[in-house]
Amino acid sequence: MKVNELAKRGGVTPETVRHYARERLLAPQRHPDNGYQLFSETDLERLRFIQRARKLGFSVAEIRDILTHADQGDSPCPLVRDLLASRLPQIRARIAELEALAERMELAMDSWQHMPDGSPNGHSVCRLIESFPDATSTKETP
Amino acid sequence: MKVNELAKRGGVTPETVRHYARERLLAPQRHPDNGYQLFSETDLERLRFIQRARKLGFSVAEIRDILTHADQGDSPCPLVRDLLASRLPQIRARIAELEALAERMELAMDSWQHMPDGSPNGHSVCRLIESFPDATSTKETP
DNA sequence: CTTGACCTATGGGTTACACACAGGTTCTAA
DNA sequence: TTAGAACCTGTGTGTAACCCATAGGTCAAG
Repeated sequence: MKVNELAKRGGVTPETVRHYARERLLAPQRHPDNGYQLFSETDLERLRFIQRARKLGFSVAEIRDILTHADQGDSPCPLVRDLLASRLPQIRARIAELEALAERMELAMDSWQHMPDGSPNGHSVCRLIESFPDATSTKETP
Repeated sequence: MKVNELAKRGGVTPETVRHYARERLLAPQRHPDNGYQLFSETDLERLRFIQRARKLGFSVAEIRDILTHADQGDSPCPLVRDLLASRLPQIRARIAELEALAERMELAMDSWQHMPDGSPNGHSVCRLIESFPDATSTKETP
């Protein structure tokens, strides 16, 4: 099957399929006459695998590693587990960051209800943001 | 003051300062002899404003708009409020996404405790990921 | 006067694609 | 049979917010 068909069956755009092929996550055969990429059912399974892995938070580069391992007959499972174990805390941290952000935003919206807009002068660009807690000291716990 | 000093006082890297200057969030004077960028105390306040706005989730381009408004004497507050109001639901959605991702990851880690690694064959690249719910149908509710 | 710390501008890298382009191929309907 | 649609190819560009490397100019101190 060609790019478009694989894309439709896999639920992605043709561009995404081409991208994966360029990145060597998929290695389609080539039609000898016209150079078209020809994908097999196995490639479809592979694409679905990629989708699942992406949904689990793996990067394209990581998935390439996993697939390369598997293609060489090694079990990639330990690698997969390690990647997942190291990624999870990062996700948690990102969630905490975003929740703090959302909280700041809501706090801002609330407190700005009761403030005048205030045209800016040399010292106050926009009171709404200026009235906010200081942003310095962000990376104090490395 | 020069780039390094502003960066230190503002708690960012010199590269970040240069980046903001390139993006015209900061408009330092130039030393007539050597072309060095010369920042004032007002620029430091401006940098701190930028930091706070970044922490509130504004993009660099948005902050440029806000500052441009302010520089022209217009109150940017309505703009700020609009941006915030439209950004907040996006943040919430992103949080939900990441929480779902974390949940999938934990679910995977848990269920993989009881599974063999499984060397790959033609049909199973890595049982760990293959055993996972299907990834198709992601954008069904536009 | 030389070192070392600073400055400049420019260009490339990061992520996971999306999009545009120019040109070749295949399918379909008139 | 042929025109046009619909597909294919590779290549290059853009996205966000910086980080890093490079080559070369500037400056204060010893």
